Amino acid sequence: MHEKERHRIILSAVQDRPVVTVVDLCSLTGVSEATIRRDISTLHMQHKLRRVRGGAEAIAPPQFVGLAGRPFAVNETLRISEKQAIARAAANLCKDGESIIINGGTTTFQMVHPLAGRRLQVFTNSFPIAEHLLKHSKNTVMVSGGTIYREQNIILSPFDNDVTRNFYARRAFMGAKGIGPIGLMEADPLVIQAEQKLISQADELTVLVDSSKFNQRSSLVLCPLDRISTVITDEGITDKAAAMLEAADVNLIVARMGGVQEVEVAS
Amino acid sequence: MHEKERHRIILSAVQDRPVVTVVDLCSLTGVSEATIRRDISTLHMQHKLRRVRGGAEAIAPPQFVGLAGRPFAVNETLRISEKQAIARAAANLCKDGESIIINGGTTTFQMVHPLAGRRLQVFTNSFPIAEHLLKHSKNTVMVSGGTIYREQNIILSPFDNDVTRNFYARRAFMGAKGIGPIGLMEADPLVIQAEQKLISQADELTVLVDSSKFNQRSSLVLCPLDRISTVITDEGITDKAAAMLEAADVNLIVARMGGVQEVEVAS
DNA sequence: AAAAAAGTGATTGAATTTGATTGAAAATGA
DNA sequence: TCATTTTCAATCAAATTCAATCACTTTTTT
Repeated sequence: MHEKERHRIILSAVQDRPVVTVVDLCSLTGVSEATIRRDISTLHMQHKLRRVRGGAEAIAPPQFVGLAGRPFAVNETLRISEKQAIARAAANLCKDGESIIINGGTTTFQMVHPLAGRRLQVFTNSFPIAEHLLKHSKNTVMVSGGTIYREQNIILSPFDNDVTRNFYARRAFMGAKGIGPIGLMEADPLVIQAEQKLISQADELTVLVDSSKFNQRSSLVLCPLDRISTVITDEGITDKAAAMLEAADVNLIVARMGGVQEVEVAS
Repeated sequence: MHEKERHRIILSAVQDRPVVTVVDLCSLTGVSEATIRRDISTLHMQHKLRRVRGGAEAIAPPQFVGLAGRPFAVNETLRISEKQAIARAAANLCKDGESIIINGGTTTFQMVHPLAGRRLQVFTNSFPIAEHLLKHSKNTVMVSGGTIYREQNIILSPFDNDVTRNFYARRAFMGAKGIGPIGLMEADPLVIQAEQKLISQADELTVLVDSSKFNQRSSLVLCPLDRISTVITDEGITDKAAAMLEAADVNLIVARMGGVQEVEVAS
């Protein structure tokens, strides 16, 4: 990984959280702590960020980060390492030049950092994802049209014949509230509606869920398990959950925190 | 392979990715590293790209570093007082609860400030406008779907049947490159395309142009004068220009800088 | 056709970057 | 306060990248 690429990723990471630790950046870039420290020093000299003990913070005051009072912020720091590892594994599935769909959500949002150095065609219904990729990457960014819902941070159109129907991708990446034998579950009707619009626009549906999601149940079922081609989760997944996925013929990728990923079970 | 051809390939590659390595370019062109280095040196001298260790990167054009998209950062400070006065006058035309359309542009962007305290339904194809209103106001924000063009800062869909066709508003606000007897003019084909999509979705078309625009000519005509219901400009407008508008039955609002506005001529 | 000029590829030693190690400094917690 | 842990800076060896040089080929000029 090259210096400029690292800098891009570091600046990208620094934007959406108050502070980023050196260790975080190590696992995000795959280089040593020494290099990250040198990078932070350099960027600090260039006034691109502020250096703090343990890592770095954005130079801009935090009230400008993200959407006004996003409920994102609470969720965002929860199980952050797992989400980052999962997102990194997801990004590794993409080849440069490919078209992908990314649905809004806190786990999928973490994909913006590994994608910062890539060049893909990204279609999303998440305003924050679009915003971040626009500012910190050279990916082609496409958004769905419609009303921007502040709470859910997604763009949703009441009409069926919008741009979404004309965009087709190799893979769609989605988060979820929960996953179980019945299928993929969400809590918010708006989110369900947004996801169902996207779900049929891709060859393969890849689901990003940290291992706690296997215990979550919710009232709204998005799709059955067999619609999913791949699930990416963290090391906390139970054998029972893994068996459930295997039974449904779903590929399972277990993302190791802070390291490279390995495919554990393949159908 | 000839020098010019290599240079073309290198410049093209540099636009795509954040950085291209010398090795990348070698395999891309099939020549030796020495040659690539010489090429990069040459192009660096010509300010066609920036040389970095290990390869090259695109010359940082007004790259989108700050918030709220600033590829038009240059334009933004030009005649700023006039634009703000005009934008304020435009915002005063709206009543709370109304639906309006705002097209992308540096003049129309200034409307975000007077709109910050309002409660409207705003439809826009400008990413920065949507972003700003989302973060700093409580207006309902709707965006068109499609690809986000970084340079023009607009969202544009190649398809006709998108959300735009389903949104109808009382007023549409647009900027322009120039205005004359032939009509409203723009320089960028992409912008023309975006504006023409919006122009028919509103009862009244309100045009925001500072007085210098009456001298500007451009190759692309967006619409004839009689499609315009209102023009808002600053005190610098000439009698001749005002007469032209009156002849075309266009309302004229002259915005006083730093003060309240007054309607000078009404058809 | 001969000579000159320019472009290319390979080699080599210098310069830069990176990762690991080590001891100092700072934070943490009892 | 003191001990433990975490973070940092300095240093060095290894790897990578660079610039200079030279030999060879192609193109242009005379």
